[in-house]
Amino acid sequence: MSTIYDVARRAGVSPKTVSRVLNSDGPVGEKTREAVEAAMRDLGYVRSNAARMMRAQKSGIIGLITGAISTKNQPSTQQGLPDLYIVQGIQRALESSGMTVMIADTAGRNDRVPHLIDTFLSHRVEGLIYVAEYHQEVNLPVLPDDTPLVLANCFDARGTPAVVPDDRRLQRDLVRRLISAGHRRIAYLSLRPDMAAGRLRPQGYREALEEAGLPFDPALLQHVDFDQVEIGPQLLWDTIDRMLHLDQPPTVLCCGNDQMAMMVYGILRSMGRKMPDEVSVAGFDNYRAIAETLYPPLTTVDLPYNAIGARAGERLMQLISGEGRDDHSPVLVAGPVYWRGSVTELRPENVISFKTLREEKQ
Amino acid sequence: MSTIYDVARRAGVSPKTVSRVLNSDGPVGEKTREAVEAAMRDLGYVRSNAARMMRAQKSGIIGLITGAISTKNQPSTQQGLPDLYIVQGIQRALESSGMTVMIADTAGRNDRVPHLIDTFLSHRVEGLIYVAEYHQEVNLPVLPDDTPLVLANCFDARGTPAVVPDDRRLQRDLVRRLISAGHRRIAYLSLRPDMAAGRLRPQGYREALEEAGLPFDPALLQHVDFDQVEIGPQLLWDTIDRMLHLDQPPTVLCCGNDQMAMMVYGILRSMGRKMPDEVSVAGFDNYRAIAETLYPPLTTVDLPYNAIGARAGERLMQLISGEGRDDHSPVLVAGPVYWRGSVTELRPENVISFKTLREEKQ
DNA sequence: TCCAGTCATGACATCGATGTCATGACACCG
DNA sequence: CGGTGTCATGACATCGATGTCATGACTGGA
Repeated sequence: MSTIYDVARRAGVSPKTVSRVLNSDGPVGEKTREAVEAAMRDLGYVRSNAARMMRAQKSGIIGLITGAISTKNQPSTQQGLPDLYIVQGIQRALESSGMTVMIADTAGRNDRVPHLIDTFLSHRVEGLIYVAEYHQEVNLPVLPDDTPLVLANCFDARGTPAVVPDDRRLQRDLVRRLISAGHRRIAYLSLRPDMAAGRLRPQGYREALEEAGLPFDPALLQHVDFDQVEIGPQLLWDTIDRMLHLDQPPTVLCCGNDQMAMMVYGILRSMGRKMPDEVSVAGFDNYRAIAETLYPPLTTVDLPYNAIGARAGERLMQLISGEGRDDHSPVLVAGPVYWRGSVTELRPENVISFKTLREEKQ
Repeated sequence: MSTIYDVARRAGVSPKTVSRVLNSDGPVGEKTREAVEAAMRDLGYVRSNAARMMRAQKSGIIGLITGAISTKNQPSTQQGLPDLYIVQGIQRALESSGMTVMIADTAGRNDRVPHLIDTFLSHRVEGLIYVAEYHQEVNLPVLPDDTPLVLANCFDARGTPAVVPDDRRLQRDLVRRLISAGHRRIAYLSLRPDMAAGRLRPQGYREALEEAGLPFDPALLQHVDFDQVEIGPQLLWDTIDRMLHLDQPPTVLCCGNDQMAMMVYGILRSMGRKMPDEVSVAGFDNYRAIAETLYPPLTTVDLPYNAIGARAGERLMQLISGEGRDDHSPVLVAGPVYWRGSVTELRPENVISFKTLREEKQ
């Protein structure tokens, strides 16, 4: 591959002049510029980043560590493809900055993370983003102080800048909407409580109930590890069966995520229950491949992974430019409720506005 | 960030000696080595790839161009996430080679490809892989001769080394299996014929019929653009309705892919048809999030995207090492049939082995 | 005891782009 | 017409790692 020296020789100028043309640095005569440009075209010259970066001490590279690419072959992903959307959001946010985003994949093995970080450091990345596949606490090796790091979809105990979904608020918004559609007996099938989503979302659910003055019934809140091979679906079937045989059965099943909701569709049908008239179903994530394809389409709430990525990208650019280096509060991101056919609006006489509910309560 | 000069000064040796320790180059005295290693630890030294690569004229980087990350927000992806699995396979194949895989995303805009290629060339990648989101013909800008390129999940007219799925064979294998389970009236709901999969898979379907001496009935082979917003599901419903009202209706619906199959599940149920007893359904892709979660689980054939990636990675390493530079034949990759509950095994008297079929035919 | 060979180490040049400083040719002003 | 400023250009040093060659200290065999 040719260098500026080759170009310079061909154009009959000095290497420095070629450099000037490349970077629109100093002044260059019209004819000289043309000669240089012609020489570059002829030789198919492409500037070497290595040399450039060595001089400039800037790589223009952002490192991205994720399991997005490798973990998707496990059939049992509780989540959809969040990390992927996050990566997408990051790319979008960084696109305009002229940075090159370099993605490294953990290949599902977290023990490879330190190695990946080293590789990135050897490329002298200007910043790093770590993307987790679901909302969780992590513990990364400590980086040299001058390389900024942002956590996306996760957080740590050291107060590293983080961007995470606002699970509590999202679930609260969805349940609020269910209540205002007239539902009173709302069941919640939660994800495992060892996941952040399995703790925060039920909190949001209870907040919405409380806010509306509805009683919290422990029989309607169950953690279901639906995701386990073999027994998962069985557990789910069993839990739903019990709930539907309560004296006051729920009118809607709120699921920990859309994938669980998809499974619930099958179960309700095999039970001979009509959807949504007999029982309504709501999801969480707005995983469109599921939510829009199911029949009836799934009411759910949008977990804006894209936005999480975008915010993480923006935060990183801030840090790189030196802003907000001592702001340790996490960024919470929420999204809208998507109201689709899987939840009935109950008959008008049952539909109570929040105001009415609060009045009744008094 | 510290350099070998810093390390050298701290250890009281010359930079060259530090380099020797780093690369286990020449001989280094025991005590010296320890001193150098201690200095590196103390300073948190990380080797600069830029400088290294400049000297070595080798980047150790493989460039990967894909739309995997950006295109997934379109709800209407005919495919699952093929490109993602491919990327994963590539990573796995290249992991052991010590190469760093750098992924760049087209962000859904193919016009950005030339720019991405330039960025990669400026990083002096040692090879490039282009991953398409579905099996198709592409036309990339010409690269300098000394940078090898492999196409994954696509091919071009120039005979660039390519790795693609063997759609014909895969579909043939699946239909063969259906036939040997006793099915005789097999409908095929194909993808759009402007996609490679929409041409090659029906070919495989017909080959299997022919092989078994079964007549080809044009009424049973329909292209359905199921993926269109609004009218897509309607088209699919209509096509299925017509097929099921034929004098000799099909006993099984072969779908262009798993996503279409998922939609067919909903349609059959809304028609009140029992699955799989009244009508069986088969997919294509073995997109596990769908195939294993649906009830009943979906019979399908595994399109081994992972393997496509792995083969592409291997092929590239070959090219880099100079092997097979003038082998222009594409690599075809196939996978196994996954037999699950969505297809009935017909009563024994209907089950005919291929051998028997061939005998009858004579 | 002397020479060849090995070991441990360092001086210096090099990779390609670019920052710094220098130089010569003009142009414009007083 | 001399001085000052701008323009166009080039010489040279620099970034960090490493290949090449040189040097001095030993060791072992003749």
